[in-house]
Amino acid sequence: MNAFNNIEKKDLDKLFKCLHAINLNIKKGGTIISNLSNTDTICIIIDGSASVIRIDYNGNKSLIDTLHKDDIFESKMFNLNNSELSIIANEETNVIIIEYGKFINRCKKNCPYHNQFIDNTLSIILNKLNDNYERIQILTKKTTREKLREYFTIVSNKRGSKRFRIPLSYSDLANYLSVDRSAMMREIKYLKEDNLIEVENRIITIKY
Amino acid sequence: MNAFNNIEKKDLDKLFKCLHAINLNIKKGGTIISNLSNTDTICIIIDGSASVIRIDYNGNKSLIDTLHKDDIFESKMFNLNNSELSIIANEETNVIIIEYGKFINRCKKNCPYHNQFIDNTLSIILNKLNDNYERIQILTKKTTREKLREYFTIVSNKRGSKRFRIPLSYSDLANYLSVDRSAMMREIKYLKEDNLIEVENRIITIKY
DNA sequence: TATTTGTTGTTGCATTTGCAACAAAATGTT
DNA sequence: AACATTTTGTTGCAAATGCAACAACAAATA
Repeated sequence: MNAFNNIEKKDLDKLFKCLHAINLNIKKGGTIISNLSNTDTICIIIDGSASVIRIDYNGNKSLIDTLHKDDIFESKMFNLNNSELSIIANEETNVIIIEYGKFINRCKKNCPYHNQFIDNTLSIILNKLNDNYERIQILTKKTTREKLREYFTIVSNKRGSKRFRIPLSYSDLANYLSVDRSAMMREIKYLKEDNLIEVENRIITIKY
Repeated sequence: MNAFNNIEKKDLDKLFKCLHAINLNIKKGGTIISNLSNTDTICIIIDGSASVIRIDYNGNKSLIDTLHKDDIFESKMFNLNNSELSIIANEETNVIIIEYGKFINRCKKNCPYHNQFIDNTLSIILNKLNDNYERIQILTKKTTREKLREYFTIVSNKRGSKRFRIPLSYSDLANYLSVDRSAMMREIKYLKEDNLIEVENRIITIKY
């Protein structure tokens, strides 16, 4: 799913004009958006990827989210009072920037493609919500073992197979689960020893 | 914010007809929605509150979310493959149920209040996303102490005061932070001893 | 190809945490 | 007012976890 699904190419140009959409090409390490306090904007990732980083009052940076192709960012999503937000490109990234007011106020012509665009956006955001609930579901598990098993069953269910490749490096997985990497590796070893999973590189097989 | 903001009363009736909206009154403990696998519906809480409960393949129940007045629930938010979902009223609760298809497909008249309704819904959902990111921000902290401090600063910033009343019982707070309640109480004691906070019942004062 | 950078695998140890269990307060219900 | 239920406060102890530190490997880059 992508924000411009079911919109014909000829309508896309009209839509972009109507929205006053801005195309940006940002090189690796470049800032896509910073200091969001006053601007209410939508940012659609056309290709590439970016990190949403929070800088708190002490200057501590923390990674809030990672945006990929077709992802949508909207200021209200990260209304982190009292702290700054930056979006930094992880690689060469193309984005479209739209002012929220332009996005939400349809023009007088009431173009059907504008409605379609909003519906697509809503759908993508609902998906994002689902991703968040999934992560919360995992993070609220108390032990590393439970977190791993919850994560593995979610991936397994999505792929429809007890054998699957995890889409993250083990370092990134530890971050996602918010556990110490070495403790996680230890726990994966125990899961193998208890014959609950099989592991070949990043391919996991659930044995229950 | 509520899904029917900025819609005049006379238009509301038309909107409800157009949406084929269904009003339901559910008594405490009653089921609002169950077994969501096949229906794609929106549920708006008019008043009361409800629990979103997940039942996994083993029959284990877990609380996914709590819905309050003006909250919106949409099936896609909780697309928990392979597990069932139930929404149970925590008290006498009034809800409006709308089919997603009716919600998203505006009628030919292209009524402005229908657009307004969709915009409101989007705004509420963006808020919900923000709540989730906040919780993830807390849950990814490693220690109970860090979780508490993160939670306290978020509440403090929202209220604009270093002195505030937490809106949850300590039992519920432990659940929200996903830590053992007794361990949390112990940590709160240590925070007091270290002179980082003051506690009177549920009123917290941050001292830094 | 050489060199740097990032990922994986492993272990000992101190700390944090969950769990169990109990008593006292507070709150809700008949 | 009497009772049941929920919330709060506390502690000992075992288990889980983070941290530090290091080696082997793979991957990216010059």
